[in-house]
Amino acid sequence: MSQSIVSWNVNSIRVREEQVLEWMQTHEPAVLGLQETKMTNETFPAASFESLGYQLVINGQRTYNGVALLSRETPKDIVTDLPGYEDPQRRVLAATYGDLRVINLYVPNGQAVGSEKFAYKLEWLSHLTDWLKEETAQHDKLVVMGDFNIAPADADVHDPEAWRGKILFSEAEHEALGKILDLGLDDSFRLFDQEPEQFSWWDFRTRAFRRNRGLRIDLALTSYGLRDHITASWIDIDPRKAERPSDHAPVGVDLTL
DNA sequence: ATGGTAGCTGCGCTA
Repeated sequence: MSQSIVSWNVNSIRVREEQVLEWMQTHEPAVLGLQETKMTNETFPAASFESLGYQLVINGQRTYNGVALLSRETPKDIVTDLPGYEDPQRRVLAATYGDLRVINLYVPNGQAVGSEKFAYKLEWLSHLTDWLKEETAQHDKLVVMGDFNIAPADADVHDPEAWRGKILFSEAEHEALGKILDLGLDDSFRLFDQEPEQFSWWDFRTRAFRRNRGLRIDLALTSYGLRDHITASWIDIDPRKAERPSDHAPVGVDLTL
C-alpha cells in the first residue's frame, strides 16, 4: 500500500485551517509539509490536526514564512535550521519517519533578479546545498520537498519566453537547483509521463488560475534510493478552485515503503 | 512599463 508525502504552501494556516483539515481527511497523507504558515509555534492551531491523529513539528514565525510537518508516524532527528547559517526566517524543517527522511523547505522568493532579496535567495540555496550534501549521503530514502520558488524548465512555465531571466525562472536559480539535483536527487514529477501545462502556483494579482497561467515551483525531489518505491508524483489543483484558496496547490509523491 | 490580489497589520511589507 502506498503512502503520500505532500507539500503545500498554504499562505497562512489561520485562513486555510479548515481547507487543510478537509483535504487531509479526504487524502490521508502520511506526511504533510506546510509552508508560509505565518504563525508562531504558540498560536499554531495544533489541536485540530492532532485530533485527526497527526503529530506535529512546527517551525513558526509571526506574519511571514513558517513551516510545519504533520505526520502519522513519530518524527525523529528533527532539524529546524540550515546548519552554520544564521537566519531569523523560519524556512526549514526536517524529520525522519521510520527510514524515510523528509525535508520541508520554503525557499526565499527573491523578489527580483539582482535585488538584495535575490542575493539572499542564492546565498540561502548555497547553504542549503552544503547541508543537502550531508543529508543525501546519510539517507538512502530522502524526500526534499517544498516551495522552491524556482520553475525547473520550460515545461513548468505557462509562457517561458516571457519568464526567461525573470525571478523564479532565471539562469542563476536554475544553476542553484541543478547543483541540488546533482547531489543525487530526481525532480520526481518528471520521473513519470505527465499531462502538459501542470502548474503548482498561479499569481493572485493577474487572476492567473482562470487561464492556467501558472508555474510549477513546488517540487518534491526524491533520492535515487526511492526510485523503486515511487508509484506517482502529482499536483492536486482542486484546492486551488476553492473559495479563498491559497495561491499554491498541494504537490506530492506516493511511495511504497 | 505598470498594476493587478491576498494576508498580516494597522499602512507598508511580502509574495
